Amino acid sequence: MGRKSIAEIRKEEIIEAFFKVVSEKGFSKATIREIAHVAGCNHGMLHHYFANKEAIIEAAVDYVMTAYRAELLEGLSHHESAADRIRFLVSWFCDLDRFNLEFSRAWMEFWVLSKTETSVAVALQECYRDIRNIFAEIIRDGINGGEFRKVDATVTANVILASLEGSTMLWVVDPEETPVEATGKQTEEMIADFLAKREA
Amino acid sequence: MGRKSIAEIRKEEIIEAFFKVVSEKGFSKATIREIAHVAGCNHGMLHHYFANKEAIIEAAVDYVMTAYRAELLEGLSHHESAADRIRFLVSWFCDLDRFNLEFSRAWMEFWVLSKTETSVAVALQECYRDIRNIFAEIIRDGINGGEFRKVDATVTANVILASLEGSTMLWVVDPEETPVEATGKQTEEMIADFLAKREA
Amino acid sequence: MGRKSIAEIRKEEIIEAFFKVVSEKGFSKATIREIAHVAGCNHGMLHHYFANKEAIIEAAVDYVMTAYRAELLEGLSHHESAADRIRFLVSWFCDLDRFNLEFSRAWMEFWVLSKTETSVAVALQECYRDIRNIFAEIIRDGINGGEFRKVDATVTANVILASLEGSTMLWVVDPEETPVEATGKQTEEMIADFLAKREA
Amino acid sequence: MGRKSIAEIRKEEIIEAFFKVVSEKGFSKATIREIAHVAGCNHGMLHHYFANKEAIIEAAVDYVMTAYRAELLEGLSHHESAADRIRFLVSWFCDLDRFNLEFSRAWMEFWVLSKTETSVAVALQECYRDIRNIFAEIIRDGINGGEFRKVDATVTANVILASLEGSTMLWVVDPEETPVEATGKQTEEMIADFLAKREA
DNA sequence: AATGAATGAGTATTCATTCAT
DNA sequence: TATGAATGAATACTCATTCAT
Repeated sequence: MGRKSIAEIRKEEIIEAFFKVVSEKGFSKATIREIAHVAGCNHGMLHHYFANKEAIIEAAVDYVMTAYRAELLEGLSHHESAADRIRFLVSWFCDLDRFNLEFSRAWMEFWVLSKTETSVAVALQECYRDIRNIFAEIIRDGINGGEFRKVDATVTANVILASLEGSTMLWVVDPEETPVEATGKQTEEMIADFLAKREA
Repeated sequence: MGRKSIAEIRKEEIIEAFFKVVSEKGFSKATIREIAHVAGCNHGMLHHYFANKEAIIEAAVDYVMTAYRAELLEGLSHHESAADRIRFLVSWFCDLDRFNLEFSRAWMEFWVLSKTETSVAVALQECYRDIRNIFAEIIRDGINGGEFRKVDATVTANVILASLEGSTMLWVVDPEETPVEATGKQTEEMIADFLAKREA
Repeated sequence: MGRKSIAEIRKEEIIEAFFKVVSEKGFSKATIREIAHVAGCNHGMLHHYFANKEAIIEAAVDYVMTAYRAELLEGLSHHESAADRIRFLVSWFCDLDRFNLEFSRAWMEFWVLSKTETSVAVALQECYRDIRNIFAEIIRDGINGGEFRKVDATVTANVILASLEGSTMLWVVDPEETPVEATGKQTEEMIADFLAKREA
Repeated sequence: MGRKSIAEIRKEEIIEAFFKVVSEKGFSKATIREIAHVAGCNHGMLHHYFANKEAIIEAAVDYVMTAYRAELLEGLSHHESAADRIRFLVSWFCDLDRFNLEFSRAWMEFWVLSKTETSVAVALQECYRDIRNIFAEIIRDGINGGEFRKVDATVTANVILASLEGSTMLWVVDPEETPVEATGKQTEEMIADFLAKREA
């Protein structure tokens, strides 16, 4: 049975509340009482389910990163060729709807949080390494399959990831000014160009 | 220009102390007392020069962004052709030494701070618009001068800025894992490729 | 006598757990949850058997003092002459093994507790009066039987009790520094001397 | 100049307030806010002068023990012969006025506190060792001077200390029931008897 | 009988800010 | 100017107690 216990439900509610507060008001405003309020429960409850604030942070970061990675892999599974997969990746990162705004805001908070919370730093680094590896593997596949020219897979993966994360971040800072669709398209084009085989 | 008043000197010292504390320990640790301590003065003094903490933040953000922009423009003034200028921009952003690590850390704190402090948000947006415009102007020059192919200058400026800011950020999050020099070179190459005129 | 009910058994388990926690970690650490954990039951159960924490304290203090008194009387029953009985008392108090360390620690906690919990204060006073009376009776017997010289029985009982309780306490505070066996022997000697008939 | 700074005055006030609260209501009631209230200042002030509660405890324990020792030594300086000095010690310990009741209550709290606060444990042990040594020295002087019979000075010091501390403690627990003057006199007599030279 | 979810009062500590000297 | 004493709001965390299941 997939029935969740009350404890599991509550924990998820709390994590989601934490995530919501962080993305809407920033981590500095994410007090235990505010999280509890948003989760619709008493602040004492939070300490019933999580030993301390750090534990909530860890659980939330874990929750988000797992979801992030899972969604990415799920999307990739629908694409075959290396070029298709790269194109999907770019469009996925650049598909910046309201949900992603919330998500990205919280993500940025985690960057900063990683300076003081080692567990966040570790999770973030692992997550990026993971994504980098996924990117690099696709690039290697593309090179081996003759779709891409011979580039350094790891470095190129990093360059692509940087472009995408940078796009997201600029958009978060100033959604109005950033022509998100055009930027996405052009980033896709730039990356495709860079990877494409060139005439001798 | 006249001599700086003592008050101005003190203000600058305080701003620099603020910046130092933020970059080293994060904004959450940047208490009035800590800033005063680093600035070598009494915490009561801070309120003599700045009405409240928010005023310090505003001044510091303003100070940093002005310096950032000035340094960028100064560097650009030594380069003539559009291609050279773009190349300089990329190398300038990717010249990630110890100073830049500190700088970038503080910069990331400002991103996050912009969620709660409107003044920071405004300053950050203005700063990015400014840089985007500088980039776009160079691109337009390059197009007009026949160095670059005809791309949308604004969008491309954004794409380039995103690549560069993304690189910096990934490096800050995990300096060890990010092959910073290789990434810089390849980013430069990718952007140059993208802007270069193509054979018909 | 009939069998003990389950409720009585549970109550005793809880009391013993309370006593154990107090002697090992101190009263300040004796939370309801900790007591329940040591007693091997749910903390909600404690409130099923005891109305509140105060009730547990009262019951525990009562339990301990009853046991203390019973053991003392049992030991005394094996001795006949007043001098023997006094000697037994001293050795009993000074037989400071590991169990007594635990016991004495908890006892000291009760002293302190008696300041805030009237019931503990009353129990402690009753207990000491009881012991004082036992001592005084023996002394009176000794005087009447010609074993001891004519001293004020009540005052002397108090002096002896003070010596013994003081010894215990010093030993609890600094077990390493207190030469417990020698101290016990010498205390015994001092008291015996004091009570002994003197040559005219 | 013996002028005390405001900081020193405040610190002393706080320590005295702490001591007062502990002796009147027990350590468990000695909250930062209560101490501040008794000291007549804001609770934030306490953290201005003492880093944390532990620091207050340490300072208070140190303060009390230093005063205790100083008063003891001062009193001893007015007495010459070993027998006189011992007599003074006993009378000093047994001079149980209102001040001593407060003092002794707090002292008992420290015993219990020493289980959880290492610094208190250390201070208490050092204090007792100190007093024991003072006692032992007097006894040794008495033996050498031919006033006392040859006893083990250390052990006897411990026995005497135990008698005195035990008397105090019983009096604290039940001031009404303990005939304090008579007990003191008899304790003095018992100890004098024990130390006195005996006829061969 | 037994569990653990839920509540709310209480505790140490931090920190921006004010103000007397 | 400059110092640091003083204030009070805010914050994470603890714990006895209640109550639904």
